[in-house]
Amino acid sequence: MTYERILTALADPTRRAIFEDLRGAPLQVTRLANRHPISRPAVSQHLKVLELAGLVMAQAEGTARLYRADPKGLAPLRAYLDTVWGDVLDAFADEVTQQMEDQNTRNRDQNR
Amino acid sequence: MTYERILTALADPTRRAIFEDLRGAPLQVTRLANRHPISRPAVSQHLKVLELAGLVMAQAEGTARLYRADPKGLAPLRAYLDTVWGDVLDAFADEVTQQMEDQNTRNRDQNR
DNA sequence: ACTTACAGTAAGTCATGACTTACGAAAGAA
DNA sequence: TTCTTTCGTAAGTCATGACTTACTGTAAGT
Repeated sequence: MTYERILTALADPTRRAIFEDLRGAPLQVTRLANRHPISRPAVSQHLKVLELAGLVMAQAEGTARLYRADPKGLAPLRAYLDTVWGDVLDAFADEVTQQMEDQNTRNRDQNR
Repeated sequence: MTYERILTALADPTRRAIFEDLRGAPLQVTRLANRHPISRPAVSQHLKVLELAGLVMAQAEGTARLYRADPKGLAPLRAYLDTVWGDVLDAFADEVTQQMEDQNTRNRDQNR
């Protein structure tokens, strides 16, 4: 599943910051490196991870490369969260109704 | 922000698997350890991380501890994803309209 | 009181991955 | 062509964190 790569890609703080930098206008690697206290190759490596996760796309512009956020990149993770969250809520609801039934049973037995 | 802890908590595969095990009914630590090829203390450590991230709650039951998924645990991460995703989509829409305007300008200049 | 079952913490090991510097490649400018 | 800019990759270092075993604590059963 691709949401795994998205999770590990966004887990690292500086890599997540780089991704957030690309929310707006596209940026080239040197620009990104200037925004963070790490070397340019480090930024390239982070961009590679983000690209493999589908979060980011690259576009050649002369010798430079313009990186931008992929609009569909976060979709798999969102879908995953929705299903898991739904499951948790369902189980929670089941437990609540279960406890209510137990309560009713206890009251019924008490009124015999 | 608390979504950071959620991200790092869910990034690890076995820890994510443990969290998913708790989607349904609550489980005690030994049960969880039996489902995975790691020791019981390792599971305890993972549960600690999940608990600090707000993804999981514990409830004492004799000497055992019942762990369950917190229904609100994923909410901060979902909110974060929504805002970022919205920003990306907005920027993408801006770019598209920008390109359309450029196209119109070019056509206009061409028709002079 | 003693034993059993269940769990958290401490301490140490080891692999992963986030960095660095050095190097090579490709495209535009002089 | 040569120089410059921009970038990716290779290789090596170092810290973090995911494990292990050993120990301690606590509640329940006999």
